[in-house]
Formats: sequence, structure tokens, C-alpha cells
Amino acid sequence: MAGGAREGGRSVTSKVLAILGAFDSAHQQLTLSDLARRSGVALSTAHRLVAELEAWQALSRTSDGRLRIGMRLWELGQLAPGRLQDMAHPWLQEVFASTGENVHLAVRDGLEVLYVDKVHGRRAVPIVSRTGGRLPMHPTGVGKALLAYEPDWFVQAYLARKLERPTPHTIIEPGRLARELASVRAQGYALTYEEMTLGTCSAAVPVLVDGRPVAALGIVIASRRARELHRLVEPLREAAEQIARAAREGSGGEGHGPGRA
Amino acid sequence: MAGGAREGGRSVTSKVLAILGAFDSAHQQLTLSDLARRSGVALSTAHRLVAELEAWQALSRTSDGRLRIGMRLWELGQLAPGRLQDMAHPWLQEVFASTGENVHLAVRDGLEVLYVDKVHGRRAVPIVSRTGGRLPMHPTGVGKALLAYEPDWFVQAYLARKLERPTPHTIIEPGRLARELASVRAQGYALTYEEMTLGTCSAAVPVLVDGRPVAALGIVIASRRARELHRLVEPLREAAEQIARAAREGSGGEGHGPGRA
DNA sequence: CCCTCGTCTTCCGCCCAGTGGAAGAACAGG
DNA sequence: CCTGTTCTTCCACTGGGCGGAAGACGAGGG
Repeated sequence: MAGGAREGGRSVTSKVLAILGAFDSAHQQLTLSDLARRSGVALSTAHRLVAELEAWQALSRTSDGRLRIGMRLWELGQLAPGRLQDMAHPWLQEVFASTGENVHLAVRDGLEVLYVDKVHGRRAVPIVSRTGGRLPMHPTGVGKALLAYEPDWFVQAYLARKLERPTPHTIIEPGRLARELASVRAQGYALTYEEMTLGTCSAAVPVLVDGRPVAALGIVIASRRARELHRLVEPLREAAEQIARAAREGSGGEGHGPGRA
Repeated sequence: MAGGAREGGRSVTSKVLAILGAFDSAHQQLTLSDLARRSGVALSTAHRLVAELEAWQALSRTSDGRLRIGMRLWELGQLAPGRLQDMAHPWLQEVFASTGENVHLAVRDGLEVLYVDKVHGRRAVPIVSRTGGRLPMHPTGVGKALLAYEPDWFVQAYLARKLERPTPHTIIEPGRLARELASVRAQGYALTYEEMTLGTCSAAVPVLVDGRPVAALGIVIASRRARELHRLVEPLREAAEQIARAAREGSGGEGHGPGRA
């Protein structure tokens, strides 16, 4: 082909998707060159495709000319499954109303937790998680709550890898983590103390439908108030129970959460 | 070309976008054939593109095989601008906490209002609006609050069209609507009584930054409780003022809302 | 049971849309 | 003025995309 060998035949669609996929929470705005580099698409090709995406509002530009995800994609994204989130939202609200803390809902996706909803007021928001964000499972409350109820083979596979260690308090020893998970199962809730972020600690409970952990409900507070965590478990547990009930009744098996294994 | 004339040369990208664009709140799940029809893409082409989109989780399938927007697009959508929404959320929360009603935040996009955030509890949710949803401006509280502060040429253009009439209470006479908007400006808030949906009424206030209506904050309740609306205006106004202040300080002109004219 | 109708999937040869290197423009520092 | 970076435009070549058609599948219905 003109200018050189076409690199092994990528479809146009794959290039468009690669361009979109170049954005993530750590790279919310990119220059055209960055975008081309990150997506592995030739600069001139990226230029053309980006123009088309921009015209459709799939991408937009910040005031300094960098590219971002556009409103149209946000709008489309709102049409994604989300049955569980919709049902759960009022209950998160309830927990927030009775505690005033940061409450969030997460599901497992692959080997990570994906935060699907979040309710927060104005006080002490250490921004540990953001809606649409991902974190590893073992250093987070919701992650431990979910992991503890996964089948054994899954947990084994999870523990077999080298685990990230965001803070010195993170538990990464397989044996110790396995024991921790056992106690989560025994108690019905998970606690963390500065395992993901220094300065914050959390409590979380799983949402169990037919014994399977479809989501987890968590709460995050400043670590100097760690003693209050126990007081917060009961409201969480109650809300999770209600959400589970609503999920059992509400949806007759419609695929509502993500579920890559 | 094989099979016949290529219809005027549409780019691959435009087809992909047409496929995504075929989904909207009234068509959240589609069969492949529907999708091909609605997007104007040949069936076999749609089949191939959809397969690629599905593999990337841009689309997913419901249990009965129909296609939906996938989790990956939801995730991407969460990276869209949203500065204003993020800042505003705690204040919506505050209004909800003090009133217990359905509170939502909307911006203008073209000739419609786009709902960008919503907080609701378990009681009386007539689901008038959904996050990511659009409604015409004149029958909604937030719409009137926004329209009242738009420049005159814009309002004229809006009124010049034939206006939809979702209920018999909807005001569609240009003269009457113009007078209504004048009184919104005078009072600083807008009220509606069953103008969008029978059985519900609403109050809304604009969020004004440098005199320009960047968003509107609204509340919806059952119409049998219409007398309580006045009581709800003050909390709304207060929250809107705080949001406006935060917006003025927080962002130095970054493009955060949509703004097609 | 076969037939019909609608939907989904696969196939295949043609050819134009897409491609990417290169050159040039625009801009920012130094 | 020069240098480095990013953005934009150009162009000749070609293989990925195209869509009609035919086949597979499934759900009624007679």
C-alpha cells in the first residue's frame, strides 16, 4: 500500500474502538499525538477518524484543544443495562441519609471491582473511588466482600498472582488474605484499614442473590474515625438485604451486570 | 461493487456511529434486523460490525438475544466532561436530604433539556425523567427555568415552532408562554402543573453563572401535593446559588456542559 | 408433517474507501 | 533564527469492506 505495509490488517472498526479505548480514568484528555500513540493507529489515520468522531460528539475538545470523551457517549452509556443499579440507588440513598457517609455500589468485572454508583455529601470525600472507576479487589472493602463469596477456584486464581500493594497496610500474603476472606464469610462483612489509601478505611457487605455475590455495598470514612465503622455495618447489611430481595423479585434473569470471568 | 451500487460512499466510521445512534431511550434493545433498518446499514454489514462491537463490549446481548449498549460504553461515558455535575451532586443530595423529594439537574442541549443527574428515594417516583434522558423545554420545570434566561433571539426561535403537547395542561400558545417566561424571570423560579405528565407537578430554579443559565435544578412531586411546591423553592434556590458559586470558582472556563446551539 | 415468514449467518468476487509516509504549516521555547 | 513538537493536508496504491444472494434456523399455523 501507499507509504508502506499495512500492518497485518486491522479493521477500521478496531481502530475506532482502539481510539476510544485509549481513554481511561488516568488519561481523560489526550492530544491527537498521544491518542495515536496509545491506540497504535497512524497519526494521519487517527486525525481523520477523530474528526468524524468529533463531528458526532463522540469526542469533544477541552478549551486547550485536547480531546475528551464527548457528551453523546455519556448519553449512550446511560442506556447500558443497569437494572441492578437502578433498583439499588434508593437504598444507597437511604444509607447515606442515615449515616451521612460516602456510600458506593460495586460489582466484580474480571479481577477488579467496578464502581457503578456512588452517593456522597460535602464532607470528607477523599475520592477513593469514582463512578465508572476500577480498583483491584484485595485492598478494597467491596472487593473483599465480593471475593469472599466467589467460588474457591476463582479465589485460588486470584491469590496465585502477584498482588499490587498500594499502601504498606495492604494485605498481599496469600495465606493471610485467605484467612481474612474466611472471616469475612463468617461475619458477613469486610473491613479495611488504610489498605487502598492512607487516611481512609472502609466497611462493605455483599449483595447475595441465590448465594452468588452480584454486587457489594460499601462505605468509606477517614481512618481517624475507624472506631465508628462497626456502627455502620448494620445499616449496610440491611440495605444489601433489601437490594437482594428487590433483585430476586424484580428481574427474571435478565442480564444486568457485567460478568466477564 | 459486488452486489450493487455502494450508496454514495458512507465511511465505515459513520456506519459504526449510525449503529450506536440507533439506540435511544425508546429503543434500548434491538434485534439485528431492527438495528440494520434503523441505522440504514445493510444487514450483512451490520452483522459484521455488530460482532466486532460486541467483542469489545460496546454492545451486549440480553438473555433473549436482543442487542443493547454494553458496559464498556457506560464506563467510557463516565469519563465525559461532567465537571458541573460532579460539583453539583452534593448539593442535590442536600436538597434531597431536606425534602425527601425527587431532585434532578438538567442542562440545555439544542432545543431540549438533557437530564444529567438525579437523586431519588423510594417513595412516589413517577419516573418523569431519567438520567441521560431528554425532554422538550416548555412542558418541564427545568426547561422553563433555562429558557427564561436564554437570549431573546433564542426564545423567539423556540416559540416560532409548533410545540409538542404531551398533556392538555401544556402551554403551547407563544404569547402565553412568553408571559410565563417573563414571570419566571421576575420570580426567579418556574412551576409546572401536569404540563409534562398527568399526576405530577414541579418547581425549578436556574443555575446562573455570569447571568447565563448553565443548568437548572428541579424537583418533582405528585400533583395532589401541589400546594407544597412553594415550600420547596427556597431550598432549591439556595442549592442553585451554591452550585453557581462553586462553578464560578472551580472551573476557569473549561468546557464542561454540552452546548450545541 | 410440511409450508411460510422473518431473522440470523455465511459466502464471495469486485473495487473504492481507507491508508500512512511525507511534506508543509503552525506554534512554542530557547 | 533555529529546533522540536504537534497538527494538517496530500496522494497513489491496494486489500479490507461491501452487500446481494443463498442457506440455516426457529416459530407459528394449517
